[in-house]
Amino acid sequence: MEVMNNVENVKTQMRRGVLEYCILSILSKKDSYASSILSELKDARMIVVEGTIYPLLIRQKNQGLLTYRWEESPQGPPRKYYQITDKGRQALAEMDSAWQELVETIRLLREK
Amino acid sequence: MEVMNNVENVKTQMRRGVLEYCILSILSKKDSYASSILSELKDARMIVVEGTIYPLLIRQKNQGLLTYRWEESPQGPPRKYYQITDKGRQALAEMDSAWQELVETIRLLREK
DNA sequence: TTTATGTACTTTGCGATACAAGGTAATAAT
DNA sequence: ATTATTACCTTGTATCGCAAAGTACATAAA
Repeated sequence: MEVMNNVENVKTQMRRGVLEYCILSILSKKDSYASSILSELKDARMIVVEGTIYPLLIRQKNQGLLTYRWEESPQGPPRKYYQITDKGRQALAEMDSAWQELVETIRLLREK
Repeated sequence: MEVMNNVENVKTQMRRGVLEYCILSILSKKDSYASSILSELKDARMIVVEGTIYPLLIRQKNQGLLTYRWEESPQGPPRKYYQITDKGRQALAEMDSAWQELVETIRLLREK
């Protein structure tokens, strides 16, 4: 214990809470595959690693929020392209509400 | 499995990420004890339960973010009043930044 | 006095999940 | 053949929220 700095830990947990939300958001714009989603999240400073994202995509697929298809890659092994489903879009809409509610809650807690 | 609805699960995880932040925020305004903090969070629609908050307060105390003292209650058993430390206030400031950064990240991810 | 009620703190067991680390496999370049 | 790159997957570990049950104190009711 005490290996991880507390604030880093809290940051990790904050990210954790919105990871599924972010992935659905990315896939709502265009189909994509794990490595690409990973890069996009890294660019947005949402630090995630492979061991996190692969199981997460599989879970979301199992929940019916996503489907996938294999596609040849211009170079390298084939890619597993994920596509958001109607159920996924519905879930995304609910997450939008949940997120906004949380942001508002924190705003109130922090200001007064 | 499949006991919990997915969106509920995501809400839970979103809350999880900010719980420590909320508690430090509440204690930054005035000293308080677990049951009272619990009510305050419930009023703010941050659903938390005893089994979550007690260990969390103990963890924060062990990290030096809080101290505590016992105080008699007007009625009922004595209360364990927690007080935020300088280190706690510093952590809170860092969490403010982390939170705002996250809010901005999500805003960008969701809009474009 | 005994019992019930309300308040408050604590602990145990379980399930979920992020991460580190390592593994598998396909393609292209050397 | 070997190496590098890209891509996907799995295992072990630690953390942590929650449900549930337990302990303890004070006061009110039976």
